[in-house]
Amino acid sequence: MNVTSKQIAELCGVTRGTVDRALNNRPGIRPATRAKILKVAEELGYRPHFLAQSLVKGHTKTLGIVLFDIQNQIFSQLFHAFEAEARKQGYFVYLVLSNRSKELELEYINSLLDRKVDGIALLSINEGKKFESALLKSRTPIVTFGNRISGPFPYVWLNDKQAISDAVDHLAGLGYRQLIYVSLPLRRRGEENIYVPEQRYAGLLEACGRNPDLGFKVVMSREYIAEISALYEQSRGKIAILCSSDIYALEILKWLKAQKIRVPDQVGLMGFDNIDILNYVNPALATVDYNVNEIGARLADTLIARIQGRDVPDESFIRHAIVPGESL
Amino acid sequence: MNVTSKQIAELCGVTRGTVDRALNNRPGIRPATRAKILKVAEELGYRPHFLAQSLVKGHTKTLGIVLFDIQNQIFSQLFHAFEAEARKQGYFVYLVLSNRSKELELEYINSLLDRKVDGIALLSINEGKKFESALLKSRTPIVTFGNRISGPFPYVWLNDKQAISDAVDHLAGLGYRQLIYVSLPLRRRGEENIYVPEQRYAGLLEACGRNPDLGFKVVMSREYIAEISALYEQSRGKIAILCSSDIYALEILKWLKAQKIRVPDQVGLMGFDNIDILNYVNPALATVDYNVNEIGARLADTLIARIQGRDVPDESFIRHAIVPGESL
DNA sequence: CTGTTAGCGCATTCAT
DNA sequence: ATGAATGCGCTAACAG
Repeated sequence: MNVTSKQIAELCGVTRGTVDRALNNRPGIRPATRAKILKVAEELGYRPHFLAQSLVKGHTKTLGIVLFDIQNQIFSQLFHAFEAEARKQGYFVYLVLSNRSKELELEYINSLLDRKVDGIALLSINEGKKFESALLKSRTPIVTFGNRISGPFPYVWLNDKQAISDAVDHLAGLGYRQLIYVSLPLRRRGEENIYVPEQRYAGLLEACGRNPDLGFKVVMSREYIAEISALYEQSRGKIAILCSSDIYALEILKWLKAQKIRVPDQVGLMGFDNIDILNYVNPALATVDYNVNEIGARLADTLIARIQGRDVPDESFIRHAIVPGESL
Repeated sequence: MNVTSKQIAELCGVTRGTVDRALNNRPGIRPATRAKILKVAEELGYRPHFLAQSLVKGHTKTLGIVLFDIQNQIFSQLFHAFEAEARKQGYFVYLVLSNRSKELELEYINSLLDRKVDGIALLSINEGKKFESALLKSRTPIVTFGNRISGPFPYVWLNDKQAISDAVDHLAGLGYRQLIYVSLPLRRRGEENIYVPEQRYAGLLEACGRNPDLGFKVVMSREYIAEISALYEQSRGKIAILCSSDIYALEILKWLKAQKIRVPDQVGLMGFDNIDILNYVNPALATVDYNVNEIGARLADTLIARIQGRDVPDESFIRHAIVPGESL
């Protein structure tokens, strides 16, 4: 086993109380004895026992963050930023990945709670009253992002509704009169937390209401390529395809290329997220950009503020911007 | 605070010893009392205090894994697989990212050690005797992957040397007579652990020795595009560019397209890793594939085996295979 | 079968 | 300025 404070005490001929005073430089100790103890501790490579220390102190200086996916570059980047900010403020981070499984997510949240993290940043698949009250019961500070839950949990993200709305306005301004909106299926409403796609959909409806000249169709099935294909066949005039994620846009672009349909000559294409991969794609994809690093950092900062009992805003939106690209 | 075993004891009119027997179903307890205690514990939503439990048991059922990057899809996938296997075997996982910083890596390893993880999977930037002896001193089981360190630490990865060697043979077999090999700079040798690129380079040399008809140049500078451009200008005959990572190949492909140099008509291009992004790239990139999920799973399995005191092989190589693609 | 006791390593209050 | 004692929550060995 490792060297303990008790051993140091014996070696120095004092008691553990005195050793503790030296190690945590608290008052009530002669400089000479402190120096001696510190020296011995240094030589022995003493490190306080984290578990014992946390047990008595009641906190772990550790944050948990639950994501459902890290393959998506947006999330890995967000995690990076979150972690960097947390570390800057002296916190260690536990990352867990739910893989979009409600059961797994619950299991992981419990694991984090068991490990007595001081706070949790949560992108949840779960939702609903019982879920929220379970979170509340833990008495652990929680900040949400992405999917919102309706409890008194602070929220840090971008304004999705406004962002899609802006994208539609951009398309309309470019002269497009027909729009296909491609999104994650919303049919799991009630089964799974789909706050983000709902917000984006709401933004679409709002903007299309403002632009009556712009006809629109919505594609939300898993076979969206086939649906788009059908819509494209029966369409007259130039259409724009707006995707709620760059990932969809890339798949569609691949299909368009295979069909020898030219972008943007024959079809306009726009994504969302501005992920790094876009650097390797021709033509440059129009998309919606936002500073995901800022989201990550602010998320950590907000969570730590809550842990320390400071007041934080209920919601905090990061700015977004349209990236014109060459695909429109 | 949360409900403790002491409270359950009082509520049931027994002592903590008895409660412990019921909770951990140990022998020496009447079925009736056990049932009662279990019922009360259930009702109160009792969860054992992880820190206290670990403190006395001496283990945490937790693994640590240190990576330098998770943006790279290879690593995020590896992490996924590692985590899944660990969870299957009852272990929780702490992930830390060193960002290729030796200091950060050391700090994180110490954080993991402080938190008393039962074992660590390590992709290290650090190397050398003092580093290894520090790891050894911790007495915590460690398994390495990717960058190897020379101590008695088991290694799970693919055979990089053989893989590049096979790739070169493939190129030679296709009739190429000129090769440019693009790799991470090796000049940091001695400063940083660069085991993987060194192995791949060794494979290149070996295979080129076997194929004397194949002339080759090596590009390792950060401005590899400029260098390749120069080499391309002064070349006669068709050249193949072999990259030690798909990432480089994608950058080069982007540049080739911009220069209107046709692939594979004018230049052959080959990557390494077979990352998912390749699905979105034309022409389909030739590359070297290996099952990274298998590496992750075997890594976890090997680490857990070591923790449990079982014997594990010193090194364990995952199979690789050439993916022909359309870029050659 | 169940109660008692001790101890994991550390922090902290009260004596001295 | 230092020592002694108590407790965090749990496990385990020993009594009875």
